[in-house]
Amino acid sequence: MSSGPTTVVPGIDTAQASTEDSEDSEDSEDSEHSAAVIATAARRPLTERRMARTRRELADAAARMFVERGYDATTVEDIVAEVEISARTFFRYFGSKEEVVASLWRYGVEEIVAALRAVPKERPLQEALRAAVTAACQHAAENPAQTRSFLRMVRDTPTLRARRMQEAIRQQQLLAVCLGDRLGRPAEDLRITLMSGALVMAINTAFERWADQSSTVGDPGPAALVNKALAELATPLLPS
Amino acid sequence: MSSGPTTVVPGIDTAQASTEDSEDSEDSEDSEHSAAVIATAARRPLTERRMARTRRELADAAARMFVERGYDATTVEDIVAEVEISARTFFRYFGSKEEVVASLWRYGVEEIVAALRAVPKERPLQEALRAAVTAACQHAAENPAQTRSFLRMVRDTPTLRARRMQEAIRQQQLLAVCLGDRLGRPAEDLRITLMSGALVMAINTAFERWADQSSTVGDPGPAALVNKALAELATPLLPS
DNA sequence: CCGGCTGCAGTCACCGACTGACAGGTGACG
DNA sequence: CGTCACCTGTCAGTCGGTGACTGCAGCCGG
Repeated sequence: MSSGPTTVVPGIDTAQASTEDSEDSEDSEDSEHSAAVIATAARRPLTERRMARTRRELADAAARMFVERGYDATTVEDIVAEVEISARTFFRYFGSKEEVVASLWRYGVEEIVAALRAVPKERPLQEALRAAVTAACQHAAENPAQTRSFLRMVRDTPTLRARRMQEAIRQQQLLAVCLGDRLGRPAEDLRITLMSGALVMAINTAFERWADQSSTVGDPGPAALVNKALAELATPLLPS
Repeated sequence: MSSGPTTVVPGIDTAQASTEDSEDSEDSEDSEHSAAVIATAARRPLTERRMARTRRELADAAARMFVERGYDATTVEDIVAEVEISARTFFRYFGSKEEVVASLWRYGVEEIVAALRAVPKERPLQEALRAAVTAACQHAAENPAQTRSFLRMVRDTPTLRARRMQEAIRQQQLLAVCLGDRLGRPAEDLRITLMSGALVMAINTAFERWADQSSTVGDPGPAALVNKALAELATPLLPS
């Protein structure tokens, strides 16, 4: 069990150079850290590599220890001891202990939004969603055991559950922009807001249920559950 | 501004003796505190009164200071200094700083669930919901300024927003039981879960939008917005 | 090749939230 | 009135998180 594979949990890891936003300031309060870290990319290649490696090692060690002993039972001190850096430096890479976990989430809604943008606007929404969902669930479907244990840990840790909900708000806003764009309405439109909220909720519900299933045999993967939930949203949720 | 009225924000305050659950153990991790506090009710009237008063004073002072200077800028030390008790005792009344805020929320979904139970099952769901919504929004409609500033503070404080979402899960589960009961399905039914989730989201969205409005003139109250959101849920959120 | 400049990393000191343990005081009740 | 229960304050300690200062490694100009 001490054989060191690579990443324990899905994540971005080193794929951070993709986003080409000139300035990703905006609202969220934790972007400053990752922004400050990746802002210096491209030059100082050696330092850059070392930092990326440290960040990956931290996330990796944290993910493993969190799943093994639990989130609350793992202190920042424990994590940095394993990677042999100081606690102060940990907080230069991650704005908080929670943010390590948040950095490992990028599957789910966020992926769906990305995939949705890739589908041309002319295609029907339902079809575009199905395609996006399938793409976004790929990683979870390929590593079911690891993803499940990770999701269960989040579910059983109040702090992380709260943080996850916070992400859900962000995700909803992202999705609202995307949907508004596609449907030719402002993102603040009440209907767009409710659609986004319902979608995020449905997707998260589906993932939660999938994580609860015992992974015995015929596991259809999370995509099947997500699609089932989406089908429900295609019918009125309340009687008229 | 130093004239001391009673409560600054809605809340349960002293109306805690209503719940007659013999044992409200269950899952939630913060119930232990309030449970321990109200468990000794009915006997020891003098001590009981004093404790209830202290609790009210704490919640009251906290609510006022939170709205005035902000949640993060208000330390527990500040709060207890005003009420002249020790910080340790504060944590005997409230499991955490957040819980003070949580104890002031009880309007909104929680009230709607209660009102929904009061409507006979035979009435159509949509009508029952409208009645419940109207009842639950009463307090907010009567104290719009205070409720707005409170909601805005929650919105602007990441910690509290996260906590609020956590409450939303609880509310969704409550609502799921209620709806499942009314529609003759198990609470774990996917459709029931999604309905509850969508309802909670819609209600919270409506309250959020209401809080964002400037309270200048013709304020129709939160109920109008909630009903508008509910009407949207009566149509399919996704195209089939 | 060297001396600055930039900027990451370590150390120290500190704060705020929260908890366990113990001691003191006051109300409840026989 | 004495005893018990239990609420409360004090103290010490843990953990997450931050600011300030220092040291050191890279990269640059001369």
